[in-house]
Amino acid sequence: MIATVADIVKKAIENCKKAGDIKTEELPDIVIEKPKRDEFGDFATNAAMLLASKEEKPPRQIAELIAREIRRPSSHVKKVDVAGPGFINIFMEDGYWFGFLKDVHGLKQRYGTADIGAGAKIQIEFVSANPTGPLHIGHGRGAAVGDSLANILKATGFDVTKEYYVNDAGRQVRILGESVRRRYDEEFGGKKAPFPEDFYKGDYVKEVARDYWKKYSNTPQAVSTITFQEFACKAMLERIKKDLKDFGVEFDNWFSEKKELRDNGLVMTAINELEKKGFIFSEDDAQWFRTMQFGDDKNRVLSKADGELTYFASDVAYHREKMKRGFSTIVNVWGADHHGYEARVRASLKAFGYDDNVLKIIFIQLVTLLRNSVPVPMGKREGEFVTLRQVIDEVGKDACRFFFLMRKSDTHLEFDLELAKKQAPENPVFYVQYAYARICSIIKHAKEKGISLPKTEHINIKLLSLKEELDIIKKLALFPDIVKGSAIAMEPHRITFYLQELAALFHPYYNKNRVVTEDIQITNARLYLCEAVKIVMENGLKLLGISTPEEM
RNA sequence: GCGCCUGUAGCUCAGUGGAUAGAGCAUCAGCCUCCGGAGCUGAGGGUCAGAGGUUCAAAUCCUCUCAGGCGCGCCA
Repeated sequence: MIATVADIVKKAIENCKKAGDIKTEELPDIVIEKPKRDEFGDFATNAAMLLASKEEKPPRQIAELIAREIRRPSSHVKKVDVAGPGFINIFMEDGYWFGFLKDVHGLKQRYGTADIGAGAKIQIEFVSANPTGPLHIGHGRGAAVGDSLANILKATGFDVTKEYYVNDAGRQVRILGESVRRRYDEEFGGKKAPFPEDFYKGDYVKEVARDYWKKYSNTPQAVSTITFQEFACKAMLERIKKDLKDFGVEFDNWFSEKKELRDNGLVMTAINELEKKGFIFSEDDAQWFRTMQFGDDKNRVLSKADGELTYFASDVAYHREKMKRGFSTIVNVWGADHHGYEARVRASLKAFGYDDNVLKIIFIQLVTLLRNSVPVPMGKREGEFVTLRQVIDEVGKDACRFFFLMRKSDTHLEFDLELAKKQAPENPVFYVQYAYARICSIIKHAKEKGISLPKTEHINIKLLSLKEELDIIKKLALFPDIVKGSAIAMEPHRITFYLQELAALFHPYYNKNRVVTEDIQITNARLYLCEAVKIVMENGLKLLGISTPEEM
């Protein structure tokens, strides 16, 4: 939408040049925007003000010249004003907006999709929680953002791969295995083994120990065929997968650190390559990577004095591997507490000769859960942290996802559990879904009266002449730009805001005006509008991974 | 101490250099013979943390200060 208006403005400026009214060769980056106030038109541009200094003429004078050219072709343009310091305000004819309404009906599920990605391969890695415990609320936010972003990127023409990186090698999973073994010995072996401070103490450890017992207690010789570590890791991953599935998140690829990096020697391959390039040195019996050469503020250890590889060593190999798989963009969704890692990961990409601009990192800030306006204690101490599972069970998948997507990722989020459950308009999830359900109800009501959804050619679109109706149509017209902007900025929350605004236009319209009336022409036109709102809400909610209940 | 993020209405937050800074909630005042009142209408509420600077134009960009969060390991 904005793009077509930009064309109109650019063409007008070209015409001014031909007429000799404007001499500047290089066009500045003009901005077309939707003004906040109705009296400033449907669109406004600052073109004249940007040209003013080069042209050495007052901005308003230039604006008048351009405005005259915009008026000339009259392609859907109703009126052009020059206002304020030199803005050109453009008012569109109603017919222009009705075109979008027809688009919605014509394109249906595809309304709002685009092809800005042009099939480019993009990988988005998210959640990637260690399989040493259940997913907590922070992982949930990352899951919602990552999954929704994947939907948005797919809708805008990218070839998206969703990936979960499984840290199934290293110290943490070893400790998990040991933790499970001690609980097992304690409960079934009658042995009281010491349980160190840094072991995993959650109840899930005991549950996994019991699962192990159920499976292998009758075949003692089999106990040796699978280690506690392997079993525990697998069991935890199953739980994580189940939680994610119930949250509506499914991955294309589960990338195992152990199998796909360690066991086949890719970590060593990566280190050797860095060594050949001269980026490795030894000090204090450890092997270091000169990340400082690439903008990091410290050099980093890859191989420790005890011979064990660091987590970072795997990460270096992993990101090298991502690049080898041919993605034009790789997105990492990380907890904000990992921001200190950014510089070293970028350094590793650069060291291998890649442009680190292919890497986009999205940081997910903390979530504070509130119950009756009081924060729920969230320390990672045993039993205190709230799992994603608990929240899904309490407020439901839809409310949970919606709340996670209500804020920009890198700002703190307050999640009010009571509000999320409430079946009342102050709950934004409810408010949005209710608008959808309400439309379904209207359509059903119409059907019961023998009125089915009208076809485009049977609509007298001029009957949608109320200001509220035009406002809704303009909002619908905006949707494709919102989706595009959300994809480019990688900000799913823009969709959430948009849907709230759309619902906020629909509810009052409904309240004031009857859709199904004795006048069949008006009824048809309004049903047509309602159906369009329904389609856009469905498309938007689908991008967020939130369901569209026809009844509530 | 250094680095990153944040600071906008009572609260939670939007706001790709543009005009008189917005929304929801909360508060207050109203509205139910009617397609779902599970809703709607209206009002009040702001030194955009502060100070400089760049610009025709700054909540937005730059510098400094203050406040909060996070990170600064041969942990993950």
